[in-house]
Amino acid sequence: MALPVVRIADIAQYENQDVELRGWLYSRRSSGKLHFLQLRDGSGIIQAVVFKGDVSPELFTQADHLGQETSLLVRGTVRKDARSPLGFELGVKDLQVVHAADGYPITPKEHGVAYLMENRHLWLRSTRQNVILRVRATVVKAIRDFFDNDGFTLVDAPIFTPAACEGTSTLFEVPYFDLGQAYLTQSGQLYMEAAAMALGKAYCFGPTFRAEKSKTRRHLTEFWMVEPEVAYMTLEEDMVLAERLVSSVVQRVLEKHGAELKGVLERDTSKLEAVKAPFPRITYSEAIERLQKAGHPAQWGDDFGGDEETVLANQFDRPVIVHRYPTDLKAFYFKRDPANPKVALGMDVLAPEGYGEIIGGGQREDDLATLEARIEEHHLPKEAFGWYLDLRRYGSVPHAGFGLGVERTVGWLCGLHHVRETIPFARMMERITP
RNA sequence: UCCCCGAUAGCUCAGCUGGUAGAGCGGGUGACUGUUAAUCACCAUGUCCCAGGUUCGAGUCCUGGUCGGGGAGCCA
Repeated sequence: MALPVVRIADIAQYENQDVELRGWLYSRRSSGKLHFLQLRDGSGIIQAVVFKGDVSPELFTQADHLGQETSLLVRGTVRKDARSPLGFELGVKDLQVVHAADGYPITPKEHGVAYLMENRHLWLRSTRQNVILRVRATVVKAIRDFFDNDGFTLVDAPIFTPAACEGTSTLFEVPYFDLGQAYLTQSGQLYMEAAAMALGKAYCFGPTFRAEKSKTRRHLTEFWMVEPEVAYMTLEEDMVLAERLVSSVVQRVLEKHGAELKGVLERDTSKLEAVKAPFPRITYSEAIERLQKAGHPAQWGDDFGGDEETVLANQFDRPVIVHRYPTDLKAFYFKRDPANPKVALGMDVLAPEGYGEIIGGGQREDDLATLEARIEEHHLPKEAFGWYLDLRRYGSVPHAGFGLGVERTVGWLCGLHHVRETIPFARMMERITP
């Protein structure tokens, strides 16, 4: 008799029918003539009840000796049950072990973060990590849908690059045949500027690498970034694009995962529901004033650290856009404000609740002579930027864009303490395994 | 690179002013027809991170190291 093979997520359609479930044993309890098996298949968890009277004595004994994460096929009848968090359970008729697991390292009790990170390949099986992985997938899909539906073309930027894009952060070096030293990309932006001149609206979405020795909850050495770039776009329009993207992603995640965020991750989703465009905009100078009023010894010209970002972000109920930073704090390619050359046409989006900068971007310098001078001021190798300067030689136009960090966004939406849980296999200063 | 904290059973941790190691979980055995981190009884388990030092005696105190965690700078 061939039973329908069903995923737990679809179990409601099979009430009172016999089905086969294929999964792993999440946990097990026992009570005399009953064994309660929590079966997990990646789509959900269901309680499979083995009653002594329903199965052979051998099977009943076997069911009481299954190790955690044993893979198994379970056949039985789907029953509605008010006691089940799922609403249904399975009355087991037959059970077949695919592989008997013994001594699974992650028990249902608490574990330390270091231990869990070392067992990341197994930790992914837990309910919390399952939800986080799914939220991440939804965030990525929502970002792609947003740009694809808005006239953007996906353009992949290279991962190997010949030189530093921004000349600021430390890069990973890679030997590259006879051409000497190559580097892992820290941003696809310069390439997106070329793409924007070709396609009008372009975005790239890929991994990014920073060799900074950063040990904080907001840093990874390998992370994912989406970087749109648009021709004929100004800073003001850039901010509109950023707030539209962020609110669209947040709304999508709430629609799809609102219940899991609340139930499994204990996230206060009311704070996410407030995240709708427009976002408040303040200038860097206003931000400094706000910090000073809040008792922070911030001076005009200082960059913001994590503390400053948190103080500012806490003054608003949704992400806040800080724009027009001092030119000295920004990379060479930012255009200066014609109204005040001391500030650059750059903007950052700070997430609420202390999650910090999730977006950084702005309007690019489009004048050849100015850009050449900036490259010189920053002591950057001019040869490496030959092709980039061509973009200002042949039909240069005002243009702008930004980069959004996927891990920080997921961390914020899920309410996590550390971005390492937002990426399947985190790469950090002191961790490259598993 | 800098600052703070930590390392004891498979895991999470306790271990007082220095006297020779212990609880929960997990594992094993048994009891129970409704458990939701089930409960109850019993059983087994240690390079107390490493190397020196002080001491009659070090898991405990001192010095150095290793590894890890948190934070800063930098950034998304």
